Amino acid sequence: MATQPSHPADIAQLLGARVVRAVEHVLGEQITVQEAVIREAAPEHGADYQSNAAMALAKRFGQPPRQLAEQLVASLDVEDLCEAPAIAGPGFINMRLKDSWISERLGQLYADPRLGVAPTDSPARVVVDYSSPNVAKEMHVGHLRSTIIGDALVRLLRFRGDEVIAQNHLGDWGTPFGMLIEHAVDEGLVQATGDAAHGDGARGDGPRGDGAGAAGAAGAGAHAIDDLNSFYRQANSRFQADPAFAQRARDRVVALQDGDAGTLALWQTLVQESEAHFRDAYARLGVLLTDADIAGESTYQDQLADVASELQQRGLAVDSDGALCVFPDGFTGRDGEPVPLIVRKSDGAYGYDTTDLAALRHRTRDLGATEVLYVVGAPQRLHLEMVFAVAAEMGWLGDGKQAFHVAFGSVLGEDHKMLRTRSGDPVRLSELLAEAEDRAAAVLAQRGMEADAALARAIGIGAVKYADLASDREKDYVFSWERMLAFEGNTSVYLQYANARALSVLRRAADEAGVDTGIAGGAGAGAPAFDLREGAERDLALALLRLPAAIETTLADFRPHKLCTYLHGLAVSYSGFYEACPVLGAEDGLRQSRLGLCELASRALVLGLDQLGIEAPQRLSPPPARA
RNA sequence: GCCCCUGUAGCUCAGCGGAUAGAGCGGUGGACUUCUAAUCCAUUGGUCGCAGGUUCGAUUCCUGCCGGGGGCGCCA
Repeated sequence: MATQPSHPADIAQLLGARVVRAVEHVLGEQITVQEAVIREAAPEHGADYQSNAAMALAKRFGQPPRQLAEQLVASLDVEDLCEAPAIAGPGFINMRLKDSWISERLGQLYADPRLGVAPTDSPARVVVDYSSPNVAKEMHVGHLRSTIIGDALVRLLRFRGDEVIAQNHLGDWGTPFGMLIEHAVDEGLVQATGDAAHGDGARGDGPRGDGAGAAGAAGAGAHAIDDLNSFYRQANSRFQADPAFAQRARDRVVALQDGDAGTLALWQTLVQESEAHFRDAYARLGVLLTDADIAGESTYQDQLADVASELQQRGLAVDSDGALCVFPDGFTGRDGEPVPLIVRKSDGAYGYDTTDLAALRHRTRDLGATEVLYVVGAPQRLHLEMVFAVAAEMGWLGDGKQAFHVAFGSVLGEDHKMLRTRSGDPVRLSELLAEAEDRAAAVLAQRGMEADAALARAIGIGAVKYADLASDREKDYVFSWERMLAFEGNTSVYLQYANARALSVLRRAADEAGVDTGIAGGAGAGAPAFDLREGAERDLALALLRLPAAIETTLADFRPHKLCTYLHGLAVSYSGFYEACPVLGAEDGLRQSRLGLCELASRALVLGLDQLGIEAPQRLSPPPARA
């Protein structure tokens, strides 16, 4: 079936296969491509790739490594790809790709809308659980990372060819809704329909992000509450201070969980109000999530009892202090005691442990997911591992179905503490994004660009997203406007600028030559003969050929910063090329080649940024005055 | 107490078991008659927390300690 591979394999794979063959020839031993240890070489060694296989194999076969390296080189068939391989140091095999080969590959990329990134030949059905804000709370920085990282992963997975089911696991159920509903009723924001029942009880209330005292959001239709922060706080302080109110709130929780129609209607109002708020935030962020992706905690309510009984039937769930618990193996807590997942609390209510189990069961059993990604903060690691462990015992995972916690660290202020406002509240997402746009607009104005809201948005939102994606997700990251909006360094603005410069060259070329330059958008247009006479041209070309590998390693462990690092390197290569290689003034053939490089660089940057959910504006500066 | 994450240049961060550990910022010195100088070039700056171990080779893997963050039964 692979007669005409429209998407050539990764270079390292290609070279690895050759080394494997050489090893087989010399040692009569079948090694894997991994064991060929192909690495990108540092430029000062005069090589593009190196194989470090000889040292390890020498050990295994009791031969001097250099001697083995020489034998391997002697039977290494890479003439079509590389110059003659060289041996260095203890036995590194250095390989430098032939310019002619690079040029040829570049031609293939040029004709390929995917720039060499092959779609997977075994698409998976992947559920991605991300964003997951809380109903009746305004979104804040705590939700930023999950939303941004999750969105990037969804884009990357879809581009790779997987079937992605986004799941926005809203925190739309639980104890706080009693007080929120009662407060809304008292404020006349919603119309009380039904009386609350009595009793007490609690429900899971569960977001993914940290739920620490955020903004409240409620209000009915036209009476939308504008400051939902204080709404939530008011409700909460009344709950603390006013026993009568607290009792009504508790009753309301029971009514809610019992499915009281009037209470549900009030709850529904709160949910809808919040969803409108989320929609705004997602639109502003340019995130793919839609209402269709919403599957909040409430959607699993009617499955919880069934989950509990299924766990009991398997003998996993046992009574402990009146609560129904599962104690998965290998999890011990404070006093060496096993840590439970609480399936049903002693008061009979279900919490988020059960909700998460139900959600996971639904995802693999009903949605048919083979992979479930949880883009959830690192503090929930233990919880999720326990959920996964129980799910595995129940057969909801395993046998080709797996879950993965895409954990991420916190957003810190420049004081290295959790990012907060002066008053100690979490920073509201809406304010943060507004500031991003304002600062971007200021920067643009400084550069003589006319005020353009769309452009400011592309720059500002892009900067926020890129800053979040560019460092290893597992670590906390320090939020700094100054750094993220800088024009130098590993920032989105730098990448956007590199692209804008490339497009500017292409635009001029098109202007000068009418339309027959064969570039600028040229899907399907014939590739030029790439001329790599300058080192900067070769560097750029090589960087372009490495895009598929960058995307692959990014998805291997779901770390978008790897794609960022690659893109930054690509932009640096382009800048070097731009500096060293005049395009428009070059003689004909060379000019075509360089225009082709500009086009490929732009396409690669745009494609990469698009996978990250970041826009790539056509221009970032006013057209230069022309003499 | 136990578990997880983390500690790389003054600051913010990359670094896939391999060759003199890399960027950006900052400092210093250069480059705009020429395709966007929001750029580029040069230079300064690191006992990769500490101590052991495995290995031909360790910033990378293992163990212990130290520092920072987080988690550990009816909140989510």
